[in-house]
Amino acid sequence: MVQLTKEQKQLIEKIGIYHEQQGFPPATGRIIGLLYVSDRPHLSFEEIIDTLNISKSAASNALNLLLQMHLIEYITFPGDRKRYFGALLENWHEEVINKMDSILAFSKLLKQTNELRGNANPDMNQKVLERIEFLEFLSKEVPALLQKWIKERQQ
Amino acid sequence: MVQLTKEQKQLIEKIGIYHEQQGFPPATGRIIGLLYVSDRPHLSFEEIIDTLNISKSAASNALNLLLQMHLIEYITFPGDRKRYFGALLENWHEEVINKMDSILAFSKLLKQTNELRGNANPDMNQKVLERIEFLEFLSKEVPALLQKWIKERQQ
DNA sequence: ATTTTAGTTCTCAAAATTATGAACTAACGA
DNA sequence: TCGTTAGTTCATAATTTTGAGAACTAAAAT
Repeated sequence: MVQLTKEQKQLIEKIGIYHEQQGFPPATGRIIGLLYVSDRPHLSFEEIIDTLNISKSAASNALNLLLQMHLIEYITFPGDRKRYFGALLENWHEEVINKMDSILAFSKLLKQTNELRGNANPDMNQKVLERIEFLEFLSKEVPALLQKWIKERQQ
Repeated sequence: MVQLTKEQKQLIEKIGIYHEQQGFPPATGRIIGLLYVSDRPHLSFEEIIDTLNISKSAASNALNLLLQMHLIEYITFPGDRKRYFGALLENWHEEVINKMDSILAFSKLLKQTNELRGNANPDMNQKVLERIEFLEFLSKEVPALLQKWIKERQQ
């Protein structure tokens, strides 16, 4: 059971709400919040449920979801059956790439609208095309930006 | 009532699902889908509810949400009380900017986690800081990219 | 003045999501 | 072997979201 200050609790809720807006269930958002806010980098299953007052099943489902999305990791220690869960802070590369993939998937749908429309409305096709091209531009340039940033850091 | 082919109907559903994943209610996603797929650039309230088989209230709420988010617009004609709703295809600038704002808001929350942590875990603070800096970098560079793209287009 | 139209708002029901608590499992420990 | 621990899974309850249908409003049309 982790002892938290009022500020820490409030910040966990804010981080939770942000993640809810990104599509996560409330309990999942709070777990992420706790792992971000905690002084200790890794907390056990038990500590998480005791600290957040959530059920084992909610925690189990949330942790597995977060593991699957590579937003958290767990470590273990010899002679200790527990897993210790912590935020996976280095993996936002993947997040950015995924976001770009989703944008690219949408731009493919937009392409299909133009194809289906044929030349029934050339003006609309033109506007849609512009948007498609921007989305493709973004999907190309943002990963390039990522590389640029990594390179600048390395020096 | 708009007559749609099987392909058009399927594409509307796909665009609908994409928008559901972005947090919109199903009916709202379908309206966006219809307005993207339609040959005609603007459809009346009545045409929308007849074509999609949704209730007036669902349509009313969805259209107002989409208007408020600047994802659609409506036009009117003299001597015609109806509003004709159409996709607002030029406004993705705003979407990009909003997305960056939201990312920046999150990076502020991350900053707070570091502040609250003090020097209880310098290693974690360092990793969080790296992420903050990347998010800030992104929030600066993506709008710049947008400008670059606009400039290239204008020529 | 009354009716029609275009849409809004309200109430409520259906559906989907999320979380609980209990039962369960598999490994470990005594 | 029997109990304990660390979590998972299941049935179900609580909550939230979404949408339908009816009642309503305000402007326009007759």
